[in-house]
Amino acid sequence: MKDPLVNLAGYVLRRASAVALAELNQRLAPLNLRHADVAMLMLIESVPGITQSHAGRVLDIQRANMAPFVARLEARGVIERRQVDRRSQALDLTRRGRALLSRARRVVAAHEATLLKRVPVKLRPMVLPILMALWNRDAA
Amino acid sequence: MKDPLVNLAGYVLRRASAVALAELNQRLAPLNLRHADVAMLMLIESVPGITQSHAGRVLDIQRANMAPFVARLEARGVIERRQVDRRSQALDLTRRGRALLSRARRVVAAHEATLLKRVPVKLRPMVLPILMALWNRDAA
DNA sequence: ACACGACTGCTATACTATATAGCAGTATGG
DNA sequence: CCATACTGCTATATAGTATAGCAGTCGTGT
Repeated sequence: MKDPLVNLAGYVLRRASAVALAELNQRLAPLNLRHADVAMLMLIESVPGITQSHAGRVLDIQRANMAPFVARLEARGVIERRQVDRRSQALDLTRRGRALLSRARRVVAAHEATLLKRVPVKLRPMVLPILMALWNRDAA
Repeated sequence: MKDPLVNLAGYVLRRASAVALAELNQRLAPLNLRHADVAMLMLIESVPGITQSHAGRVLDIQRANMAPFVARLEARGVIERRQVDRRSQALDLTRRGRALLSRARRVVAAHEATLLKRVPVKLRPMVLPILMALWNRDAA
C-alpha cells in the first residue's frame, strides 16, 4: 500500500509515539499504573519533596489536572503530601510508593529495550539524541 | 532541573510527538484543518477512490470514528463519496479539496522543515529511518 | 444454490487526556 | 503595605479514541 505519509517525520513521530504509549500502558496495566503515574513517581523519586506545581511544569501537566491526579496517587498510598508553605505542597514517595516504583521501573526498562531493539544497532546510539532534538529541549 | 525521564526513549518520544502535533495543529488552524484531516486528504489524493474502511485501516482510525470524520469532510465539500458496492464507499477529493490540500501541503512542508531544522545536520538523515523503526512498520 | 462467516458503514456511548475559566488564599518584591 | 504573581483547587469543556451492537451486504465453501 502506497502510504504517502511515511515520508513525513511528523506523521511517523506521532504514529510511533501512539504505538509505544499503548504498549507501555498495556505493560503497566497489571500494576494498575498508567504511563503518567510512573513518570510522576520517577520524578518524585529523583527530586524528593518537589513541589506539586513544579512537578506539573516539568511533566507538562496543567495545575487543574494535577489536583485530581495527585489526589489519586495519594489516596492509593504511594505518595504523600507535605505542606511546605501555606500554599505549596511537597511530594514524596511512601515506602509503598518506592516498592511499586521499583516494580514499575522493571516494566519500563523492558519497554525501553523492546523499543530500541526495533532500531538497527548502528542507529541505536542516535535514537535519544534525535528524539531530544525533535523535542527541542534546548534550542528555540 | 534533574529530569530522570530524559533518558527514556519512550518518554522523549511522547513529549516530542505532543509538541510537534500541537505545533502542526496551530499552523493548520488558519485553514480550519487538523492534522488528521490533512492525513486523510493526502491519503485520498495518493490513492483516489480508496475505500473508507481501507483508509481507516491505513490511518488507524476506527470504523466508528471514521463515519462522523468523513461526514464532516464531505459536508465541507472537500471530499466526495461514491458507492462502489452496496456497502463500500470510495473516497475522492473534490476540486475544492485539491485546492485546500495544496495549501495544506505547504503548511506541512514548513512544519517538517521546522522539525528537521532542530536536528543537527549530521543526524538528519537518520531521523526518518529511526522513527520508522520505532514505529515498527516491518518487524514484529 | 445458498447458508454462513466476514465485512461495511453507522449510531450511541464511554473513557481518557487535555484545556479553559475562575476562585480563595498566600507569598513576595517594589 | 499594596500590587502582582503564584498555589491548589473545582467545575466544565473539548478532542481523541475505544467498545458494543445493528442492519445490510458480500464472498466462499460445500
